[in-house]
Amino acid sequence: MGTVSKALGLIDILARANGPKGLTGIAKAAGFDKATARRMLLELAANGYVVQNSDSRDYELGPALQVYGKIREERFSLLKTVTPFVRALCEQTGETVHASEYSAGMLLSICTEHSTKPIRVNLEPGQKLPLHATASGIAFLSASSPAFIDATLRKPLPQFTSATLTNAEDISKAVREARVLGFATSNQTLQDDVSSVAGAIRNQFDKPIGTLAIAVPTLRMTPNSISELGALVQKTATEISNKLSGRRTGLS
Amino acid sequence: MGTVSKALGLIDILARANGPKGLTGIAKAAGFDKATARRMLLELAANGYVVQNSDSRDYELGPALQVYGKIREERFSLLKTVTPFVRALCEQTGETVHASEYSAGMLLSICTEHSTKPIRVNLEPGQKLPLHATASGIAFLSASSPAFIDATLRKPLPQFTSATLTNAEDISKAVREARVLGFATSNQTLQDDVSSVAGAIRNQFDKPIGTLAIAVPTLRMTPNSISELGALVQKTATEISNKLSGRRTGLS
DNA sequence: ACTAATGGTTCAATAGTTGAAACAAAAACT
DNA sequence: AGTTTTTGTTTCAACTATTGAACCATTAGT
Repeated sequence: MGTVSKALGLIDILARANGPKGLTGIAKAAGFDKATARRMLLELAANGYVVQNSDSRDYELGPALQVYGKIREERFSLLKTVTPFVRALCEQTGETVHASEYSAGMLLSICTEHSTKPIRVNLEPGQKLPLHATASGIAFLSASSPAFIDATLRKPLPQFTSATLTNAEDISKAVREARVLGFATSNQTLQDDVSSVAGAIRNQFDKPIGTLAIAVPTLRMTPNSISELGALVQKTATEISNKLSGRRTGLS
Repeated sequence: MGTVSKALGLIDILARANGPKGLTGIAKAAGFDKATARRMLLELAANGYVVQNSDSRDYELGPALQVYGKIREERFSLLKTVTPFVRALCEQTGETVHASEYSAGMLLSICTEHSTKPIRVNLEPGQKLPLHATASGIAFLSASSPAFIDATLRKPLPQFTSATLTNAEDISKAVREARVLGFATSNQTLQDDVSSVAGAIRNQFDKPIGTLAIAVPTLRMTPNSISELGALVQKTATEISNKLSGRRTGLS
């Protein structure tokens, strides 16, 4: 891993922390030496990606992230488009809903809305979802080219739980099933006690660019709710895809 | 300059370009070798800060910027707070209005709204404003501690135009004047033919954190409009400061 | 089919990175 | 107030990632 990735990892640490963090804490969380962490933080700070409080000397996320994030948002409106749908679907189903965007071999969670039920699935934007071990991933693959699926399944397929599919053939089968159904399901493949249904979001060329998913505590997942929620994500994901393509939809 | 800064510079290049850019173009713009630019871009891409189009092989800003930008926005609401004020002030005055946030010895432009007049000042979010050569900078200094002002004026003070003040004493004087007036003015100190008025935005501890500025083509800047626009930025900057402190204001 | 331009790869020389150690400055004790 | 502990900062020799010229592969243009 190069220096740049290490430095960017510090940003991720600051994002996951809730609030400012001191040098020692950051270095410990990243597994770097204090001196190393500091040099990186100063460089990030010089570019506005991180801000150091002049009193407490703690570090926090910087304004550059907002500036560039906003620019990206204007050019590529997936996040903006998806947010109201995620909110609505969360309200409608009462379950945690999240959208992800494909990036660098993974699905990056870009928008989450949490269930209000006492027991709920919790996940935050920035969470990285592996393609082979999530409903989102299977849904994404089910909308991808055979070449892409092949390439993905040839890479290492790490095991996260006892239910994770790590065999290319098993995953292929799940992908085919998802293609038939129109949505993908997962049962504790990434985390214990979490089940999901997910649909692919496509661009105007019908290529998948991300996913929409509903994540439910497995104890609430019945065959009935799978087909019900599955139909809902599929429908909503299609609506989002249509909106991205500039096509008219039932909703606005 | 370290490797991290160089890589982050590539993000800035992509942000300034309007649309995707190829490897050669990026390397040329950054002044790096192709191999260097590519290795950095791949590393940025692996972290979601950049996305490579699989067909055209062009690079674009990535979703991580949006994700982390959004997180920062929830923790520190200057951008969110300031945006409606910038819009309103632009509409009211018909001139280009922008807000900036202090970061790493400069003011980083975080929000801009352009005049609709045929001749107007153009600047984009991400623009870096030096403290000593902009109305924003003088306004910021006028709200800063003497120690901070001293430290700033001891650093190199580059000359941008023939009107740039590069003498610590001259800048000190401008700062004192701004403190008396309640707003700062600049006349072609950073760019020819651009004049500005600016006021400081303060946090709940009265410390300056950014600025609000109106940028006008010098040909439209009369003594009258200076005092008029100056009074407006000052008033609006105070309103923003109050809102950030949670205090009630006339507007909502 | 040829040329030009762009993306991608390689590798030895180089320059930036690393982390232990020592130091300074705050906090957190007694 | 004095002592200990923690945290931030600086330094520097060993090391390792970075660099860029040269080369290859691929695509776009004529």
